[in-house]
Amino acid sequence: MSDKRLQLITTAFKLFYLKGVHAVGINEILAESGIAKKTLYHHFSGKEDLVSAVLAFRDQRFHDWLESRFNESNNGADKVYALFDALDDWFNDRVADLLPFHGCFFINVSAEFGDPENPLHRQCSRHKESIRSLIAKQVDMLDIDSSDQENMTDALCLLKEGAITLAYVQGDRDAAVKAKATAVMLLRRECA
Amino acid sequence: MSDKRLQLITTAFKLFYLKGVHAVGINEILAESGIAKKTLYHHFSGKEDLVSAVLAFRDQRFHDWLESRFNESNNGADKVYALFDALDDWFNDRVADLLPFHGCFFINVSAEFGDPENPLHRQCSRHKESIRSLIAKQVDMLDIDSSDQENMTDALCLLKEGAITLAYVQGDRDAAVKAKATAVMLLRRECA
DNA sequence: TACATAGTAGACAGACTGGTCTACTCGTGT
DNA sequence: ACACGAGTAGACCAGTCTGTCTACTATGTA
Repeated sequence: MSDKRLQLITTAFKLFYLKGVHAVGINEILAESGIAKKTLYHHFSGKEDLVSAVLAFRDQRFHDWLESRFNESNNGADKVYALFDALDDWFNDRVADLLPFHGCFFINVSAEFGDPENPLHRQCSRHKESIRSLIAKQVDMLDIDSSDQENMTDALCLLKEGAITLAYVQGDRDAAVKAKATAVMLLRRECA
Repeated sequence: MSDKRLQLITTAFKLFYLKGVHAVGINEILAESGIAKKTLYHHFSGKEDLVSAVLAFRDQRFHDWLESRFNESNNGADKVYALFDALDDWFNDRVADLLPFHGCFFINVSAEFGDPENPLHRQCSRHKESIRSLIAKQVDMLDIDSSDQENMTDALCLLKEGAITLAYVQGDRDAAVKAKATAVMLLRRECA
């Protein structure tokens, strides 16, 4: 990947994440990155193409980060708790790679491109699906009925999304702790 | 409230909810409603003022709807299930008052006005707080330890927000059913 | 040497933005 | 009889938006 291309993506992400896609113009990204307009249109066919590249970039970053957090954790229920501990670090700005917490970029972009058929909206949906798969892998390793595994994954995803929303809209930095407490109750029930 | 003023608010809401605030210009709202620009600026000091009025309008509509759903339901655990049954109706477009489901308007607006200090963002936060209070009232009536009531309210709010996000970003129309299943497990635990 | 590639700087086009303004109409209350 | 508030229609302003274009530079490779 070209140096300039990457620089455009990271700068665009920073601004989009902070202010929203529609609120940030091409020119602002160019001014901030110090890159010429022609170069941008050399690498991307238009703004939408750039947004798509930014989504792909963030998708990878986020996925890699969460996967590494799972890999670092002990087997068993700790794999599940690792999810909420990771979220807690994210919400409280202890993860440099993800930039200061400003909600979930994919939820935010979905809100701006509301039509479910919109390619950008669909890209956000695929990201959520890929994170769900990652969580499902951890649940598969738990000692619970395989018929309950699907339900457990659903519950964890619901708690995760709920925590992100509470943390962002209401500014509740303890949202991950609360979600973890609920997950603990669910797991105790399953393993009892 | 003036006739024209209300008409502007409902038209603006319809467009904002469908396409996002930034994606809809003043002129589009005027064309759609057939109202003159001067009239808009007679009733509102600017676009932001209109957005604020639209938020207040939706806040009331949503609150009243949910409250009536709670009032219609039986006492006890049914009060809690009523929340998820209501969400299920909303997600599947069985609530004419709320317009076809397009996510939570307040989450969407928060995403567009990301700065937590922004007055519109704060207004969204207050809406979530008011809905939480409504839910807390139902939880207070449950037969569980008062020390656990706070936690139960937190859990229900997490599941609610998670369901809305899943339903919107991923288009999962069964999100409310999944959230309800999780809530059932939590309640059984508490009342066991 | 010759040429393609990736880059800079920035003028420019055309459409659209929120918002102001003038000139006018109509109905109501005093 | 008349003033006033609410409304219409739409021209207009200054600024911003995405995207195109010209003219030029540096670099690496055949």
